[in-house]
Amino acid sequence: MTLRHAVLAALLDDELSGYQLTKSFDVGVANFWHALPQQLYAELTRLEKDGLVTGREVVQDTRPNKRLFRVTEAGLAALEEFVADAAKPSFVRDDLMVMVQAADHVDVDAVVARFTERAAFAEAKAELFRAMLRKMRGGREEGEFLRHGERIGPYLTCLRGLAFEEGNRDWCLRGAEILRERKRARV
Amino acid sequence: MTLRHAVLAALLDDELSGYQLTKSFDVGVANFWHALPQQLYAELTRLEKDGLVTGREVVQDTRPNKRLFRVTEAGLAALEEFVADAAKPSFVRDDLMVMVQAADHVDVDAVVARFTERAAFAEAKAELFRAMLRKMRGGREEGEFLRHGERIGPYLTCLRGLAFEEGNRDWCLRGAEILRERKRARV
DNA sequence: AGGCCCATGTAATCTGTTACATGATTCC
DNA sequence: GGAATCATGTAACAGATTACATGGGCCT
Repeated sequence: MTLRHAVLAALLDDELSGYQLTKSFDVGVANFWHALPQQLYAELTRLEKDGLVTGREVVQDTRPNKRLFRVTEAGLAALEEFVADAAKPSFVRDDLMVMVQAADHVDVDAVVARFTERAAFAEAKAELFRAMLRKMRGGREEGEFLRHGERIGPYLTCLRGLAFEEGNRDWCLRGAEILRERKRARV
Repeated sequence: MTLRHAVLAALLDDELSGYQLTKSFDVGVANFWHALPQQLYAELTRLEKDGLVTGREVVQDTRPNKRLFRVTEAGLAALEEFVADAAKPSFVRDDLMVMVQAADHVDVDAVVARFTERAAFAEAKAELFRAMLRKMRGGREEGEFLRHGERIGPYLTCLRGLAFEEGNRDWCLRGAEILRERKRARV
């Protein structure tokens, strides 16, 4: 039941369409939750039925019509209830972890290749987060923004995303280097 | 289809029973994949049916009998195929991220409480990882172990787990501090 | 002419979670 | 005496992924 709350949280700042939501919940961009378009459209329908969001039709001539959603009072109350209970323990689902766990029993070059791909992906996502953070800060210094910025929730989640991806990148580069060195030593 | 490979990877070093697997895939301990007992028992049945693992019955008098599983040649081949393809992008599922995203619109004290809980949990898990790493290293220095240790896959995944939890802890402590300070400033 | 973007879904399947069940032994 | 550990599952439900569907406008 977290997708509901993730959608509500995403709609706090702006009215968004289902399509716009699919963009920010996309794997390559998502900074606080990931979901597929089908999930989001279905969840919006449910949220509206339950009165936690309201949608309004926006007629467009050059583009297909769209529905913009915003959070209702009941929606805000649902978020309030959500933060009142302890968060479930987080966990990472990552194929790469499984591959690395098996690293000594499978083709080393393959694992190095996976490390290298992931390092690049992580750095790309990190750069994206850095840009998002710059944009949210505007001209301000980070300390200043954290103290007095009007909206820091998204900034904090973005900081965590950045640290996570930088951690990923460093781990991948180090892992690849270690495996390569061991291979050289063994030959 | 990653649970299969996670189970195979877990069985690379030792023969394990389903019950032992449930211990290492438990939320509080899992360092490279998480799964519930029911999933594991079901997966073991499927893996055995597909010939990727073999089980042997061990009769115990003081404890219920158990079945110990090990990876077959076909199982190893399945892992080899697995690492040959690009890993799916990783993502984190974390309720706390959703809560923090909404931080400016909900009760601040609740979010601070969630941060504090998580910081403690993260530090506990980090300490657990540190102990696992020490145990794997034996007496050796880390650099030495990484160069010449016989089995470094689990060490590398554990390093990632440690860095992740330390990152979590730091982020939570910082986030809690920021929210507290902002509250003080506003009053 | 072909492909991507906008915009919204349905249907089938796969994966994960919650609830329940059993029963002896060991620890406090 | 009660809780935790060992040891293995079944059944029902919730959540996520894959595949498919539609159709005009814009860009190259």
